Parts: sequence; structure tokens; C-alpha cells
Amino acid sequence: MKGRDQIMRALREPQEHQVATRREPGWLAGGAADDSVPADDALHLPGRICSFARGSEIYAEGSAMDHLYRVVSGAVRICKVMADGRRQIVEFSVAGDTFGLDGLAMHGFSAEAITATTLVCYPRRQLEEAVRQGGRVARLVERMTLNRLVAAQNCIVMLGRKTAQERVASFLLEMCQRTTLANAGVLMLPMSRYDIADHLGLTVETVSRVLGALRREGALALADAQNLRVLDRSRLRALSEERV
Amino acid sequence: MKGRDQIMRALREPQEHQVATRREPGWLAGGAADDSVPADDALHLPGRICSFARGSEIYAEGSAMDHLYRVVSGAVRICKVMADGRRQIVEFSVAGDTFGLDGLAMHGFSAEAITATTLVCYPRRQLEEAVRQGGRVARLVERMTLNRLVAAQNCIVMLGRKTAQERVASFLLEMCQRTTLANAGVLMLPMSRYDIADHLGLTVETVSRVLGALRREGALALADAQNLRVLDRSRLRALSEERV
DNA sequence: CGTTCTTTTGAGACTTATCAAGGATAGTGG
DNA sequence: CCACTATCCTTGATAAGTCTCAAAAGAACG
Repeated sequence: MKGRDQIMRALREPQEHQVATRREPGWLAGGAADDSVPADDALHLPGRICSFARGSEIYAEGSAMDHLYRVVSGAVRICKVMADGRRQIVEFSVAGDTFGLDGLAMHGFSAEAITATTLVCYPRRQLEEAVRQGGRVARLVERMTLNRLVAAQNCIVMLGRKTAQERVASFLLEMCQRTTLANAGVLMLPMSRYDIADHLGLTVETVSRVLGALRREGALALADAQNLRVLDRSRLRALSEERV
Repeated sequence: MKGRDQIMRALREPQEHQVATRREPGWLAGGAADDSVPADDALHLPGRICSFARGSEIYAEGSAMDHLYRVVSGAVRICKVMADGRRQIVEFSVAGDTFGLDGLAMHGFSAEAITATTLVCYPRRQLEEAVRQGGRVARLVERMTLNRLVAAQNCIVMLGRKTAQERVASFLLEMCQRTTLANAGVLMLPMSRYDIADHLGLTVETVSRVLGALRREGALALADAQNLRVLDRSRLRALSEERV
């Protein structure tokens, strides 16, 4: 459990920076639908469109928590890196997901763009003002935070009690649900094997081996590293032990 | 990873039942202070006092989510049991903590009293009404959920990337913070080694061995299984890698 | 087209789980 | 009050799952 290569990875993380930012004139109305959130989950608050390059940091752990973000396109990882380089990704955010509220006063985690990513940024001030006034926005924010809490607690069950194979199966099913599949049910994974490993509490090698095993037993078909198709969903469900 | 003894434990869990319940006349004003919550965190909503015997179930996974609970005294475990008996405790609730919002429509987890426990139950209806009207209660509930989300995400880091020793150290420090220590700084752990193991994603044997090792190296003193004193806090901090 | 990063696969090591058993503790009933 | 019993806790020996180290093929990128 030394994680030396994780240190190396952390050190050579590219520090490209935010490439574009422009004003959004209107009141942005939601992104892709997430079935655990009411369909009409638009925040209806003034927001600003921001773009981030692949690998760039959206915010750092310990920085001021002054925005709520909604992913328009791309993917984001929310993570923490320990002093010796061990990294844990606590959640991935894809199109339609919101993130940015992950601490009390400061950010408890950092957020990085996995691919080229476009976000809507809502200033925290206005959000809090809307919550204070109650009504729809207050309930939406509350519901949103509760969704993330439930997701986090399910993640805890996975990390605490599931085997490597079960974790990978759970992850694949979750991603199938959360992203819109391409034609013919192809699942496009925006993140690397390293990201998956650091989310599932495994190593890259183990993730790769488990995917290989699932492929050999006919549960998956791998077009390339990022694109795969689930051939035997019931097999994955049995492994993940969730009624998905 | 068969968890056969966990199955046995799950099967023989006593099903004693709720022993007393009476009406609370007024607007209950908070319990013990939790430093991650504003000091004045009273909900100021009408609640009902309920008592639960050791080992009894407060609510089951899949049951209707119609109350918010605050622990007055005792301790509660929030957990999920997998089909083959593997159990994961996602959080412990002690005096002053709130719980009960752990799903969307239904409870995603079950709650059980670890020791004889007294709770205040707030009907969800009235809570939602208060949130709808905004103001203090809305902000408190939001803050409360956010606190729990941050705690869950830190738990994810622990389960995903920490060794057995680091997990136990983190757990002890967290419990020191969350409970009021007895005279001379004695930490009283209400839960069994099984509960601790199922919270840390370890086995009882490993928890016991790690505690033994910490005792032998002089970091801890164990009066008995439930009562211990932290002798070398900096050692635990170094292991847990948190600025606590 | 060399360079760097990612992915896969293999061999061996190590942490933690499993199995087993004895001792401590608490609750129960005589 | 004390034996009885069930449960919890601890410790040891062994096994298994996953990690670490190593290397090579494949993809991305200038």
C-alpha cells in the first residue's frame, strides 16, 4: 500500500488552465436528466458558462467554496490526495450533475476536469439567498444534496464490503445509468483506468485484470479502452448485488 | 470474503422492541453540541420522545422515510446488510446527531439502537413544511445534510485508501471529537468490535489486532474493551493523516 | 517518428481475511 | 448468589485477494 506510482502521477499532473469563460445571458435550464432527480430540476438562477481543458483544476482542496457547478458537457472528478500521493476519487460528475458543495467553509476536496468540460457556475451568494427565501430552489438544493449523500453512502458499502469484481460491476452499471449510451448501447467511459481504480479503491492493474476477466467470460465487449458494451447485464447485476 | 460469521450474526440479531414512547409537550432545543454544526442548532419543531432497547430496530431498509431523528442519549448504527450477510455501517449517530434522511422515497439503510437509546422524532411533513417556508430551519437542515455528506466523503477516502491501522486511528480520533470524554479523557465506545469492524471495512480480528498493537506501542491504554484512553494523540494523528 | 502516457499481462510479496480455539464478560434462571 | 450460557474479545496459524514490481504493446501527441 505504498502508492509510489500514485505519487508520481500526482506530481506530473498537468497544470493547464481554464481556457475560456464568458457570460451567460439568461437563466440556464438544466442539463441532461438524472433519474434520481425530478425531471424539472433546472435551478433558474443566473449562471455563468465556464470551460476547462482536460486535466485542469476547477477548484483546489481548501479553497473558498463560492460556487455551485452544473456539468453541461464533459466529466469531472472530485477527489482528495493524501500526503504520500494516495488518491481517492469520491465522485464523478457527468452531464447534468451538480457539484461544488463539498465542505463547510472551504472545499474539502478538489475538482478536476477529466476531459474538456463545460460548466455553469452559480454564485453561492445568490444560491443561499434563494434558499433563504425557501420555495423551489431550497427544495431542489436539499434534494440534490440528499441524492449525493445517498450515493456517497452506497459508495461506502461498496468500498467497505465488496470484492474487486463486485466493485467494477457496480461501477459499470452505475455509469450505464448515469450516462446516455451511444448507439447500440455502447458505454463511453471518459475517465482513465487510473481514475476508475482511484474511485473503486483498487489499483490500475486490478481494474484492468477484472475487466479482462469479465470480457473473457463474455459479460463485456471492449471496443477499445474507453468504449465497451455490456453483453450480460444480469451477470453484472448479480455481482453488484443491487436492484438496478 | 465470505462473511459467514456475519451471516450468523445477522440472523441471531435480537429483535427486542421499542419499549416506551411518550409525547413531548414543547419545542425541543437541541442536544449535545457537535463542533461541525453551529452551536445554536435547535430545530425548534414539535417532536416526540421515543426510547429504544439495545439492539432494537428503529427503522428498516425500504421502509417509509417519514421522520427525522435526533439522538438525545445512547448510540445508533445506520447500516446495510447484503444478501449474503456482509454488513456495512455507514455511520454512527451519538448524542446530538441527527439521522433518518438516508434515501429518496424510502429508507436506503436501516437504523438500530446500539445501546438503550432515547431519540426525538420530528415528523417529516412538518419538517418539509418548514423547509418550504425557508428561514432558519431550511438552512439548518441543509447544513446538516451537507455535514453528513462531507463526513460520508471522508469515510470514502478512509475505506478506499487507508490501511487497517490508519482506519482505526481515524476512527478513534473521530470518536474522541464526537463524544464527550469521561473524566481523565477516557473514551467510552458504545459499539462492539463487530460494529467497529463493519464500519471500517475490516474484520473483528483485524480491529482487535490493531488495537492490541497500538496498546503495545504505548499509543493507547485499554481499561476494558469499551473504555480506552488515547495516550499518544500525535501518533494517531500521524496515522490518520488528518489535521484534527 | 520519437516520446510519453495508458493499458495489459505476469510473477511474487504482503496485508488482511478465514478458520480455530481459549478466555473474558454479561445476561439469565435457578 | 451462583452456575450456566451466549456473546464478545483476543490470539495464533494458514489462506486468499489484492498490491507491488516489472515489462511490453498500444495509443496520443508533439
